[in-house]
Amino acid sequence: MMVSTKGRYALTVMVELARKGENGYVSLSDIAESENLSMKYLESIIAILNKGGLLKSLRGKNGGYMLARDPKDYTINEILLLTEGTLAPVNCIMQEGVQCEKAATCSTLPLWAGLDKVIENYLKGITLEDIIKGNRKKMLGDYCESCEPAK
Amino acid sequence: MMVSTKGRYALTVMVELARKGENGYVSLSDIAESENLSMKYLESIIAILNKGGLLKSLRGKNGGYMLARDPKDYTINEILLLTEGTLAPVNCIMQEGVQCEKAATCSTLPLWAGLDKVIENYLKGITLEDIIKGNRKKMLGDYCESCEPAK
DNA sequence: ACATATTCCTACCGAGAGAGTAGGATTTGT
DNA sequence: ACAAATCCTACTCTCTCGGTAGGAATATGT
Repeated sequence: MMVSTKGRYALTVMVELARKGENGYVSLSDIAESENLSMKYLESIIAILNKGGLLKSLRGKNGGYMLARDPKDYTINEILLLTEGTLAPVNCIMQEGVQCEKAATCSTLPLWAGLDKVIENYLKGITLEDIIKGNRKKMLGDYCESCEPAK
Repeated sequence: MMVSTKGRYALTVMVELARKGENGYVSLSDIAESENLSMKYLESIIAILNKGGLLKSLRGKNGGYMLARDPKDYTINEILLLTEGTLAPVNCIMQEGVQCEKAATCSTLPLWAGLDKVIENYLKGITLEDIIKGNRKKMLGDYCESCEPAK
């Protein structure tokens, strides 16, 4: 498994906020309640999103969080990368290039690099808007049984 | 990170054995030495490959391991799946379908399912032979700088 | 002014997985 | 008989994941 609860919850939060739209700030307790997640744990995750500039926040009464931009301007890659730190499928591939002394002679490295690219490419191609609009075709591609068959 | 050392070493072993070809059995100590890995740890990994039927083994003097089939008949997916148990990028997607009580209403599930498929598809498309032949084009696709540009 | 609702910040903790180690039993070729 | 190999079981250490706890700072309604 590559994506932990941190990244999954983060995405869930972003989706939730995207759904609430521009109707003011949404409080942490609201989000935790509607998603049925621990408020304290969610707090630490939202902190990452907030510090990363993905959210706007307001303290005090009637405060809360809201998206900093339009849902279509967030890629899933961006959200997960921020919360997870890396999405590399293996240790020998780090963000910002390869970090292994055997890299030059490693015959499996191209495989890992290719896998990494495939993942990154997929996640960069999907936005928050795709999720809230339920764009199954884009997410599931040819594997979507309820979509029109691509030809 | 989705693939641990177990899966990576397993793949390395398979590549090593594929290179040695049909020239008899290769001993564990030979493999460990040429890859500069702990023999004891490698032993536990090879045991998985062996029990999974990917290898043939011979005990006693001059014994060792060799591939059970032709390199082109192993997909990377098969090798990693056996050693890692699962390659799902998230917990809510298990092998053999979805396992989450919120699945019916989860708006992020199609994303994870799509990601899972993309990964599986990539790994099923590459064989052990591709690795030992250094088929960079297949592994890296459009990201391969040393390949002919695809058009 | 004050109570209240909220974000913000630091620290802590338990369980489980990852990454190996250790020691020996068993099998086979010479 | 001996050496070289696989096979098997159990153990250990460390780190990350997933979460908890307690309080400080800040804004708002009355």
